[in-house]
Amino acid sequence: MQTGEEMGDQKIKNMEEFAAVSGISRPTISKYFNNPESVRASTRARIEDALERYDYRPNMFAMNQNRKLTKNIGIVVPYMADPFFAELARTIEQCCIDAGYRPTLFSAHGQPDLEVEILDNLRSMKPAGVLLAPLGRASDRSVIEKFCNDVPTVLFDSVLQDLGLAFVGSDSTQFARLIVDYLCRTGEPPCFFEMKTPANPNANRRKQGYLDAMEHMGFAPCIFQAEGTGWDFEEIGRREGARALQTGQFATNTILCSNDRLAIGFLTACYELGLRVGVGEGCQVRVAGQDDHPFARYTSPPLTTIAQDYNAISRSSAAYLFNAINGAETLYETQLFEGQLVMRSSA
Amino acid sequence: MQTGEEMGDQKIKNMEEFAAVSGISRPTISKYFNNPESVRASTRARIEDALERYDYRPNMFAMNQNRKLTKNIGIVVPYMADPFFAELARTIEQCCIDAGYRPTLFSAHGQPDLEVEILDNLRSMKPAGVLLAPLGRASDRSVIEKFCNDVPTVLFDSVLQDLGLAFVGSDSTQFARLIVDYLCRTGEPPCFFEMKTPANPNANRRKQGYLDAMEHMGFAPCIFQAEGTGWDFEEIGRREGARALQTGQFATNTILCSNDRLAIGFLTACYELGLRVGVGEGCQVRVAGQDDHPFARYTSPPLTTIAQDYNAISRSSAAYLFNAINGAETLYETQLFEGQLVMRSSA
DNA sequence: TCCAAAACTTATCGCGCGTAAACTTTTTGT
DNA sequence: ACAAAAAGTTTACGCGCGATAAGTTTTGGA
Repeated sequence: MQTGEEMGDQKIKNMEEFAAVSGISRPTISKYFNNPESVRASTRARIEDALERYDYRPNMFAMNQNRKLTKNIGIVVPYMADPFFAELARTIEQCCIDAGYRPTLFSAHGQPDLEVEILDNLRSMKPAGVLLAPLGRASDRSVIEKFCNDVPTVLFDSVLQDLGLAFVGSDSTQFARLIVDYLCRTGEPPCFFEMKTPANPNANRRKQGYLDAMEHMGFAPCIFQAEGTGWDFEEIGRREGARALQTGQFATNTILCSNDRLAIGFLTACYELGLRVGVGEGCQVRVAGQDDHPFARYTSPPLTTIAQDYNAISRSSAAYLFNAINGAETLYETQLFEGQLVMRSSA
Repeated sequence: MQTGEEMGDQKIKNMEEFAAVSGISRPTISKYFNNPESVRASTRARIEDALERYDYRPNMFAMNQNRKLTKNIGIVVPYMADPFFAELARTIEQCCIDAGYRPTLFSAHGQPDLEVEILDNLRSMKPAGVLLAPLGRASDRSVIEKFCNDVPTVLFDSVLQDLGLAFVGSDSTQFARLIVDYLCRTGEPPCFFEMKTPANPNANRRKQGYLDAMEHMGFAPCIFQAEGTGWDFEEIGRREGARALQTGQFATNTILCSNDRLAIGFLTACYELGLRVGVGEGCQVRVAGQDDHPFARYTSPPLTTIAQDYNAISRSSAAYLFNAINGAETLYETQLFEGQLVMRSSA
């Protein structure tokens, strides 16, 4: 006898039928699926009992059609092929599930028009809320602004000033101060390696943090700006890093990269030019990054960097959105988490 | 005058109203949205004209409720934080959009129970089809089998024998032959570094390919199996790589890793043990991987590997699914693409 | 024990669109 | 120019569930 899980094996096609076999009225069943806590414990038990015997699931489309507010939540990241965002998305996704929501993942793949299209599609999903890490400078601000007016949206990672309910990210200024301070204390003061036209607005704050920290330490800053656009940061770091090294653009032996992905490319450039990176004897260059990218631990040498607080950012932005959804009237808020120095052997 | 895009600015709330303002009957409008090609060109023009003036979008939920077949397509990968899968997913996503479908992305994040839940949720989405890269050994075969019986599903990357409409992946045996042949011709024959209990069934074929190739070349094989489970391959490669190196498990100076992520960790182990990797003078170890992981280009030294044909796998699996959806009665088919040797400086 | 509040039931409507049938108009090919 | 084919129109129904109102039962506190 392999004809199914249990006795009651006739297919339940709708809530009406499920109400019949479970001995509860349809409106109560409906209430249960909307929020299991909203029905009496004994009723809940009876429903869940029937649920095990008959495995019925309400029709998603019919369910959301008339609901003013769905349980859908959109998670949008600018570039999923960056494990940093994949990891962030994973954590947020889990937060949503734990809170009883249905998250859906989107990636703009670095393309502004795709970001616009995603928001467009998201609209028709009637989401209860959206957690959005925008592309940054490339984003179409007016589109996002309109979207934020229609849908409760919390921005994370990359800020678009005054858009959305809140912004949750890292304290880029503190990041730069922390790593600059460390580098200065342990060797030559760092030069700064960044993109000339960075995708992410955090980059500007990181540069400013670098400048401030250097001034505070009493050193002259030295910045090299890499040419190139797009999201292929490693390649830009490698190509432009090589160019900078070959043309002697760095005043000291220490290079602080604006982010880990640039640093990863920069390390490749160093290798290809035969420069030994690290702090041990025989090493010619020190390299540091920012973010604690998932792969930073596995470069050669492992990359010294400032760790973003993935968990805090994920949880905080999700929590903020849930609060707003549940009616908490809150003012626009910016929440920045501090980074932590991760000392490895590259600097 | 900043009150909107055009004259006709009253909000269109449903297809009825849009039919009115566009001067076309509702059933025809419905047909148009189902498939724009299905209406006369002149009618299409009138609809699209009205579409620009009034920006109406049909209600997604009402739309899919009664449709026998939606335009939804599910894309499921085992581990999104692996850029390899992120890249694969991105390409497939684009294929779906280009073909007029609505793809939705899911990641099992390495967790079998999540994979089951995803398939469960996917069901209620009434997808026209699903492109599934299963977890592999950790997958619940019976669950996936049931799912495949209900929903047109094409498996990719990781095969579950005879499940789904088709399997599209890489020719793991050819991969191993290619790289073993190269390594033998250019230096000492390779030892094989793999996981004892690999997540991905391709791993077994890669090992077999290694054994066959070694026998064919007339060399004695040497295999080290790393302990550890899960999807944190880099860490396993680093930890177990170090253990293997320290206890002298390798008969030659050349190590072929079962995949690039293991190799990336292995390179870190080599660095931490002070072993120089590469082919130049002074190098003590050669290391090679398989997959051409997006980061393989940026390790130090850059990793010699066998490149998977991302584009071919994506396009082919998507194309196969579309064919099946459109009614082509096809037999189960396995399509394997060959890899290409990517020579970099690690071996 | 009794009564009000809370929870459930019954009945009914509507959401926005897919779909089908029967009829009318436009487009083809010769 | 004419008939057949193709496309569009009218009308009508149903999908599965959310939501509400009015009536009935259960619960819990004094």
